[in-house]
Amino acid sequence: MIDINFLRENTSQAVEKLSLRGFHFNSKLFLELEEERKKIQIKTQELQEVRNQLSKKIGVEKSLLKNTDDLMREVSKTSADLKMIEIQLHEVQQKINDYLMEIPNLPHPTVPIGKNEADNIVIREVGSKKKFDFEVKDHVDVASKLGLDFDLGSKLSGSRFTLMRNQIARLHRAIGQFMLDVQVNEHGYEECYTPYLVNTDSLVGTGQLPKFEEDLFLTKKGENDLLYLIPTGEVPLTNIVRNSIQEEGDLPIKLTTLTPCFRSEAGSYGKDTRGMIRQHQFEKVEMVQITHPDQSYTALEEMVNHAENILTKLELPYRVVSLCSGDMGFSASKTYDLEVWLPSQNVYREISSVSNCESFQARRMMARFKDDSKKNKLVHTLNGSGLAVGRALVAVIENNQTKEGYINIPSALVSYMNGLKVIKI
RNA sequence: GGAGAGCUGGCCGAGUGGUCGAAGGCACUUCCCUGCUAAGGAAGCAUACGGGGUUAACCUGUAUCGAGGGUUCGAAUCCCUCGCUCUCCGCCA
Repeated sequence: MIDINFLRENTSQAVEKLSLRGFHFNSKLFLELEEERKKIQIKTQELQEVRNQLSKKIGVEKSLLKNTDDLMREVSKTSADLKMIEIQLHEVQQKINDYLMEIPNLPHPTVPIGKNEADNIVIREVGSKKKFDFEVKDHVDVASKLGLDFDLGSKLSGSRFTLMRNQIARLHRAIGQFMLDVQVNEHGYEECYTPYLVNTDSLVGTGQLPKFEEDLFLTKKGENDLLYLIPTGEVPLTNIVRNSIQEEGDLPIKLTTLTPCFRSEAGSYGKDTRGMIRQHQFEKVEMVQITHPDQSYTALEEMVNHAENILTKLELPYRVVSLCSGDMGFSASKTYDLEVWLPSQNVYREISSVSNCESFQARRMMARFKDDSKKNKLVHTLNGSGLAVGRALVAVIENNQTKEGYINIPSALVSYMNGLKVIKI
């Protein structure tokens, strides 16, 4: 949620900045609603004051055994008026709030301006692409013989589900464990185990709700007991600080977790249907930092490095991309994507996304800290993948395939594979 | 799943219809006193949103005692629904 004061005081600037993201901010409607809200709120509070004072007076008079019929009649009338206007106030506040919840974050000044993916800026390319002296296969062709089974995935659950067996399942687990270990042991994140089902408050906090419900899987325990499967570990990790006031000295809070992620992928029909690039269920190591507002952009760069370090250790070529204004997610002020090289398609594919949400999520969550002068201020929240396990598996398979159809295990993973160096049939 | 108890400010805890945003204590902050590993005294000390303001300090209003609804002139206090915690029983990895 954007600061409502910013929208009030810098309306034209807000319109302009939001249009960079392709969002039309209806400032006229907003200002009208605000005007109305203000009028009604002042009136409401006045009536409340009258009611409170008269009621207090009744108490005093009664204790003096005086007759209070006249007073009671008067308050009765005030209360009736109040009831009506309180309903109006709630309505207009609800309208304003509903609208605020749908407005995406403002892009940081350093974000490249653009409409879509094509306008993203490549910051750097790292690592050398392997030369193959045979025709490279994609991960489906390589790994199908080794335990990667899409048919069984769809037999059990439908399209966009995968079953892994044997050394492929082992490799998948190895990658996840390896990544989590690096984030915890080398980069200083606190390891967490989180719920995979979360309530609506949590999803509102990080920005998935109310606008993007169709992207989520919803579970049902009873009539009104709704829980959603997490689309990313960012949701439980970030919501740890929801409705809280941190000590300034405790910042930054650095958290990580390895979780499954569940996404309905509504609206991506026909996209990436082959292989395990786009699944309903995948694993991901998530990094989250809760920082002082002055530190969040330093932390953003740091987190990109933390994600890059994984790719370097896995000896995978990649590039860092700064997402343009039109391609960023709803909650982000600035986002870097890491894209890993996939030789079968001759392209870089997203494997990590690292974002600074500034105070956007913090405001929704009421996540604050006490500063020097004892004032409560909003924290900044950042999140990033470090990394997506499924896509890392794809990259490892494709970049390390051999002529014979084997997979060489990157040395960083050998110990996680119980010493195994090659996966053969 | 069954039975019972509870949920009050950072923490403990009082408060069963009126002057209660809430006694008292602990912790914390500032000051005073003392001079030594501690004690005594004074004041301050929840959050959000309005209004005023030299837009800072501050003054002022409203709301919030697990959440939401209701009764009432008036609700922390009474009623209803829900959530959570604890104890016992059952079941279970």
